[in-house]
Amino acid sequence: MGGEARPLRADAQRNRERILDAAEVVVARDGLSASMRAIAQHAGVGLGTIYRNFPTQEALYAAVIIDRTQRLIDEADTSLAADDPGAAFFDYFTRIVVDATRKKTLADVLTQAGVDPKAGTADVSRDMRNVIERLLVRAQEAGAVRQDLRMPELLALLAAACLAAERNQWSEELRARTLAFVFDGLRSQR
Amino acid sequence: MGGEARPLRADAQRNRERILDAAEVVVARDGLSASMRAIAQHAGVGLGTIYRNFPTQEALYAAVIIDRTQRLIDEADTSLAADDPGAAFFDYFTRIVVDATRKKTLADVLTQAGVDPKAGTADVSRDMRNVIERLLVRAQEAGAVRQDLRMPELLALLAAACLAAERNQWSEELRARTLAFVFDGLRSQR
Amino acid sequence: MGGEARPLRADAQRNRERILDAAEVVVARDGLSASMRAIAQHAGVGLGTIYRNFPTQEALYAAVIIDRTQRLIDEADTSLAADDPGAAFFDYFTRIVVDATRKKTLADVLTQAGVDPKAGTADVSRDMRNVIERLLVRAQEAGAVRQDLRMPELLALLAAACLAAERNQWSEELRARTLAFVFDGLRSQR
Amino acid sequence: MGGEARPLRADAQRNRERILDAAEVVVARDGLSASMRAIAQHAGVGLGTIYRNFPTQEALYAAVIIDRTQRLIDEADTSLAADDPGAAFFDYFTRIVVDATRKKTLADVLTQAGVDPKAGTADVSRDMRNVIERLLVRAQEAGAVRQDLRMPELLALLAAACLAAERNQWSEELRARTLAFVFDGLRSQR
DNA sequence: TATGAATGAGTATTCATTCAT
DNA sequence: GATGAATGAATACTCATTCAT
Repeated sequence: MGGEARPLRADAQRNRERILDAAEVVVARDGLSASMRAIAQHAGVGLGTIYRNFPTQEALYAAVIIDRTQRLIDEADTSLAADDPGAAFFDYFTRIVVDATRKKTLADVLTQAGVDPKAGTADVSRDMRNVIERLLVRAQEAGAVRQDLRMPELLALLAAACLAAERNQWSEELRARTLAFVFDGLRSQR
Repeated sequence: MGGEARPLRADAQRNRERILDAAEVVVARDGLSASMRAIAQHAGVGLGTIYRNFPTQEALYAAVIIDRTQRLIDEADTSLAADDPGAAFFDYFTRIVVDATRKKTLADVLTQAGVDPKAGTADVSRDMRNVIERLLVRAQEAGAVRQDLRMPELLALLAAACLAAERNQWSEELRARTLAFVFDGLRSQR
Repeated sequence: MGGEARPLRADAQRNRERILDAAEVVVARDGLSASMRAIAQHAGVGLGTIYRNFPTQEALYAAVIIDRTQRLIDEADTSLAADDPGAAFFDYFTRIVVDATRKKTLADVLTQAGVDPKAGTADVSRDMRNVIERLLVRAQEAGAVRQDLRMPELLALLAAACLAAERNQWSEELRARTLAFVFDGLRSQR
Repeated sequence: MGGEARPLRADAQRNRERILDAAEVVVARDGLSASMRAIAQHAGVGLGTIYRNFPTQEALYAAVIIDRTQRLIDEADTSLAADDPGAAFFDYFTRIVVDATRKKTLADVLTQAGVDPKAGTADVSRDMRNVIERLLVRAQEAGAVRQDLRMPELLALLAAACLAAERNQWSEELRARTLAFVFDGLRSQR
């Protein structure tokens, strides 16, 4: 309704992103006790502006997860185009865990990918699941990953690694060493 | 409350346990937002009774963790006495994950075993860590587990499995299939 | 709330004062056990509004004291400009006690003027003390007040009168008669 | 009812006094936030024992005041027997203030002597008032105190001094210097 | 459209008082 | 008679959400 004023649109878009970014940062810092006010302040917007964009705190958090998951899905194209399907698979697994270590709150999506699709995260969950499945199938076809590995277990392992990484702030070294053992368990055994 | 003919002297002791049990149940159900009032109601005691036993919500949660961890530590004796060190090791790993699936909130202890010893959970964390280490060493000496597996990674894997299992309510089958892959990664490769 | 045709922008400012007034009234009525909720109700605002203006109950009380003390300090200018330094001195002493009789909670400032400067009341305490000291010096120079009266005793007498007046709700007559004796003790004896 | 077992009687009496003493100490230390539990612990008795002796916290506090007031009344006999009625009067005034400085909570009685006789303190309030009045009359008859000083003002001054002394913990020197001015105002002016 | 003041339900915790042992 | 465990009403304070400006 009413002429689509470009500048305003741009402003709104900018605000939406600033809020999402702020939410990530503040939640990573304050954990579950992060307050909407703190997020608003960090984003440099008024409280009401958050509520204009996201009807509820839960909706905001869902949007954060969707946003980040979408970015990871987008990055998957690179991996899918790689020559070595095995490397692509393990690289992507690692990339997700790295992301979780840095930003927290992602693990839920993986969790939900396997189970409770709740609210608006259902779409990205499905997309993420599809991406992972394609990487898995290609890696298995290439003989780099065990044939008996199925999606449920793979998602469970991924979620487990993300949860632990984000909660315990795995160091780069601990992550490498720990994932190495996991990957050894997934590789085709001769 | 309760139909016992005569309230025992040991009512206090009973209350303490009822509160611990209620706290486990309510926290499992409501997550970290569980309220002291909800716990009191579930335990069938007054709010004040909780505070008589545990000075603080944090203290109550610590007691829950300590209590359950201690029980797991006690159970380890059986595993340590087993003939097959490899089976003992993997059995105990599984047992911990099963416990987490059912009761939640244990993963924190494993986390702390590797990191932040915070408050009164330090003792059981250390004990748990020691028990696990002994099982690991024996399994390695028996050639059942890879020599290059060290405690940090092992604890990371254990915490990861517990976190995912408790959050996603792993079914018995999913747990078995998922842990099978992890264990394959830990076994001595020929 | 309130029948004003149009809520002003300055509603916030108005609220702040309504809260301060309500706090005075409720504390005068309920004593130190006055609850924040009671103050909010009396002020006709929500509980949160109090906390928006004053981070803490202690901060609110401090503000009440500062507010009233500042008003008394401002009034002192009149006394300082008076022709008769002796009358000015005794008038101001009386004025402070009258204020205490009506509103309570002032005596603390006088107390603090002599001792514990605590928190944000330090500034007005100092100002009040300075004002009183100037009135005293002028009255002594005019020969209306004993030379051997020093600030510590003067503040002690003032605080004593305020405490008793506010606690016992001195009637106008009792106040006049009681202060007359005190003043006789302070006057230059021939 | 039932034979008056002497030992128990003695025990009970002892407990009553221990509780009164503890209440004084704890209230002097913790102020109005003193808890019944703290008093019980300080007295070395169970909580229930306090309630056996004093039906309510208010009753306990009343008893403390009555107890101390009675002791002051008893001490007045000495002053009444003194040769110099003027000295007796001023000494007793001072003595009461000293007691307030040390033990706190007495001023209320003086307050109540002039006003609200509330509960069980009425009797000692009256007695105290009588004692003071007799000292006053004698001092006035001896020409040591102004004829126009009446009981209301005297009690007001006494209460004021006690309140300020107990709240501000007047030092011995400050008390002496401050009361000196008050007394000069009460003495017969030539 | 953006702001942030206002709201009040909800939280942890304290403490006077009761009553079973 | 003495004890202290149990109770729950009451308190200060937080925070998601609404809405007047």
